[in-house]
Amino acid sequence: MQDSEISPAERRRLRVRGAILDAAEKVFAEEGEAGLSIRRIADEIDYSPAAIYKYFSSKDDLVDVLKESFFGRLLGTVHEIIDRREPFSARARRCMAGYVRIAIEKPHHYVAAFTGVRADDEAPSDAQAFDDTNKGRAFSVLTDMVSEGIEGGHFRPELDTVNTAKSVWASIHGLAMMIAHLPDFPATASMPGGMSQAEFIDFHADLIVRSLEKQSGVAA
Amino acid sequence: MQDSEISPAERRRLRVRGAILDAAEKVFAEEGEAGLSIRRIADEIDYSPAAIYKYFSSKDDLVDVLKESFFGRLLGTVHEIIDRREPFSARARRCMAGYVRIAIEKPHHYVAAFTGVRADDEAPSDAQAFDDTNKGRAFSVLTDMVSEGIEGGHFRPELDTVNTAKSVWASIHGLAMMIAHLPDFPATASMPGGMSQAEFIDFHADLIVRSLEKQSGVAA
DNA sequence: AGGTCAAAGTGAACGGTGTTCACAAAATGA
DNA sequence: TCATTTTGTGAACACCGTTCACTTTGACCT
Repeated sequence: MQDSEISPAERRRLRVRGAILDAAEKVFAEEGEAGLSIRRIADEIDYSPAAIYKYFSSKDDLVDVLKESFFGRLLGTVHEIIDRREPFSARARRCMAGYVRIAIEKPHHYVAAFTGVRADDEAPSDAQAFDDTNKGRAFSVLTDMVSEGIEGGHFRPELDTVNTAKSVWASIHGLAMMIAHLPDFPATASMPGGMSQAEFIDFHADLIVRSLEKQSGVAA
Repeated sequence: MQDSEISPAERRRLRVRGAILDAAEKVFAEEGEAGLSIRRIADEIDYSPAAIYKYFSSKDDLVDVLKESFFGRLLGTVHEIIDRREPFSARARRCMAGYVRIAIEKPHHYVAAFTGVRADDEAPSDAQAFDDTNKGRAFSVLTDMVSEGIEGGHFRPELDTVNTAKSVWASIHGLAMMIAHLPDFPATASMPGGMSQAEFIDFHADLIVRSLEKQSGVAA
């Protein structure tokens, strides 16, 4: 185990692998999974289609790498926002709005990260596997935020942390998906009382935190 | 225009068309758009693949019919719920929860109804085209509900109707998509403070209406 | 240096897809 | 009965992901 520096062979391999990923990323960002084909990547990097299988075991495998790395970037950005020193309420809103802003910067990535996950692999090892995903980690920062809000007295104390976090995640996810699928979603800018897309995102985030915040006398 | 009754030729045509759609529907519900192929439909109804093109101009055309008719059924169910005579607050919650219940009964349909809409057709005639869609109509019942809530004094009066409706739609849509993509989404049932999927849907709907309801003194 | 051996890269093929087109069969209308 | 339109077909085209036997390459060891 003395070879901590990488050999030229490995470097070359990593370079080719990187070229494949770069080409794939470029096509994927513009045209989504539909427009991405092994043969097209091969063309773009001047290799034969079969060569790609020396680096990735399948197209799904390759695309999974793209998705994970995208979610990693999204996670990083949300972390940046949430670590800022700011009043909790503003931070919560900014965190949610930031999530959908990053998400819709690469609509194809965001959508693909959620589609095509259905019913495969082994079932039992769910919890642990999910936490090791960037998606899982992104969810856990949300959980932390909700937890902070409850313990800090900003949110209603009777709320269950993890269920609330999941509900919030669903609401945010919904807006991101809407915009990803219908690129001009709110489409309200030129109407009476119209909003730009950015304004609408803030509006949505505001409604979400409002649903969690304490209110004076609503004793059930 | 005296031929209001249909000729046997047309009836035969409709019967074949129906058989195609039935076969497609069956496969689509079980395996989604991925498992559906023209050749497979052709096999199932004992026709040649090319024959299908005498009834539908493309696979997308065929699938669009499936999607629209699914959204029609969804729309019908939501209408049923919303027309019930019930206190507004309960009706609003039930309407939202009903939407996601129907949506996740056919996850493939619901997901497909939103994916693959990006950037085609002519751009200008947006508004009118959308209103003629079952998706558009489903949105308009939501708008009506929000409008009723505001005018009835249940919701905060400063809320803008259409933006609020869109935000609510996004939140509901988000939960539906989550469950459609991650079939055991809340996955909370066996945890402390766990909820079944049905309970979670109600919880989510409750949070959404709470974000709209009047609260005593939150003067900005 | 020469020889060995694993890795990298290739071309051709397999089975699959949506779609088209010239053609045959059948139903329609006169 | 004949002409015309509609319905159905089989073969092909161009693409797809993937595999496999094969050659080329490059690194390592004597």
